Amino acid sequence: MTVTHAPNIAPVAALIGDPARAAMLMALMGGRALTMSELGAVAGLGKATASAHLRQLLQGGLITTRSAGRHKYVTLAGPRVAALIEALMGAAADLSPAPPRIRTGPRDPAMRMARLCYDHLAGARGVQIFDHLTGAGHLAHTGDGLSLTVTGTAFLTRLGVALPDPRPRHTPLCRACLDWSERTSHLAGPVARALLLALEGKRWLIRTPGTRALTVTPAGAAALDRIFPASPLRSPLDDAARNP
Amino acid sequence: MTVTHAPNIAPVAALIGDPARAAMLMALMGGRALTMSELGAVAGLGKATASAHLRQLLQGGLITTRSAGRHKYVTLAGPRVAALIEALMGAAADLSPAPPRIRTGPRDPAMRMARLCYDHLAGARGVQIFDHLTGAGHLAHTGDGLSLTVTGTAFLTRLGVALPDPRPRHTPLCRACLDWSERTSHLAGPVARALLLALEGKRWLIRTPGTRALTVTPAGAAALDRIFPASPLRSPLDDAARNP
DNA sequence: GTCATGGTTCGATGATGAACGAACCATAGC
DNA sequence: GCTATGGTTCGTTCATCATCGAACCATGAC
Repeated sequence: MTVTHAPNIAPVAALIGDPARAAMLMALMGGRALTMSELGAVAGLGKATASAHLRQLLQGGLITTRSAGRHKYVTLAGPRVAALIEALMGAAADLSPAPPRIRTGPRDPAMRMARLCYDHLAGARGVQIFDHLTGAGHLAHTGDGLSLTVTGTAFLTRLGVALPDPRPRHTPLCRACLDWSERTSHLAGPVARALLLALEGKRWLIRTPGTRALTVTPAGAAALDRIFPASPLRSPLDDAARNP
Repeated sequence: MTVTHAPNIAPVAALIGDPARAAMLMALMGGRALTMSELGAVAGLGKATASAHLRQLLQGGLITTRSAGRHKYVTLAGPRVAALIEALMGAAADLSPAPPRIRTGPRDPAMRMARLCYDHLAGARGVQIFDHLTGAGHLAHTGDGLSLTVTGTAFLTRLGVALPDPRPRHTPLCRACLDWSERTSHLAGPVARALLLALEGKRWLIRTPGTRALTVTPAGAAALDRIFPASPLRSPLDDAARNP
């Protein structure tokens, strides 16, 4: 019996399956556009090889490129690709047996706390925000994804977030992105991007050039805990689990 | 600069990147355990080759095997692997340009309507249920994933769902799984599995041997629409988008 | 104009790994 | 005991593809 028609996952997976290409994609998860030579450097390749890899990623639709002068800037093709990479990171973290047990310096906790996921906030802080928004009814599941409710729109506007134009779009304004370190969803999409920009503008989060990790300033930590407190709604099953 | 420590996604992706292995994994998405020869057949391989591929998948942690007599039964390693495959299907459906445009017979719509995703319900009906549960406050985001609320527990129990023991577990009872055809979340995890069994028990959904597609009986369609109506909560942004 | 630099293209080389046939092992049925 | 069948292991063959050096093109600086 032939298998019923379904998307061809093998080519995409194979594209990510090469260590060099995977390293490049991971580097692009920082959200910044990188030049071809920079990407070749992170993968430890010569120019020729890097160019070949990037051409494949481009043909596969995983990245986009923009030429500026004699430089060529590369970015991930979009949030959906970023979500896929995060999903893979989650699976890989589960499956690979021992290696992640090595202590990896003080930067790793920072990554778990707050980091860039392409163009939005991920990590414990990202999840905290997502949980608060849903718990407070600012975010609702609708037919085609997530959207802000009236109160959510007001809430974020009051916070100083420059919300994108809600006019009809092909891509939803809000999406859920699976957080690989926290194993839950955080907010993604244009709204999440705007939110991140606002938080950076207030100097609550600071981007560091070298890493995807974001540093949470003391003022930021206090503000986030005040503005996005843990949702009062807690599952009774969880409580039952604590005192059985 | 060396990349900050992060999970190694390349090996996992490479494992799925081979067409033969991808075909096997897709076949396993039906949730049933398949024998080695069956898997070899769906991929069109000889015994020797199939065996080699399965050994790799096993070492990679993507599948589990159980020996019964002279047969060896293969299943996906768990829900998290299934979620990864679904994520890949979603991305692949986006990226591959033309191919999915071919009309693919009457079974494809059925797949989009209701299908198995490893051990739970996916497709439009799965999303419908998920949306209703969240909209009605039966499902809440908590620190570590999703959980049933008090009303949710009562709701499902009243429906005849044999809910699993809520005692502390390493894996959450509810998870969100990204639906590749609907592009939104549907419910996954032990609770979703129990729910599917209940719906099958009522003969609202019927499993067909050859496919992952589930047939929704007329009685089932009526019952599902009555019990899991579309959430009354609809995003104001969506409304604004309709009459700008 | 010249020069340096970012990027692409072209072959050639080399290694990885997918595929198969054949021999082998183990279980089930007789 | 014998035989059929499901799976594994072993060598071999063959393609694919990552990698590199070198030549080449284009842009920017001078």
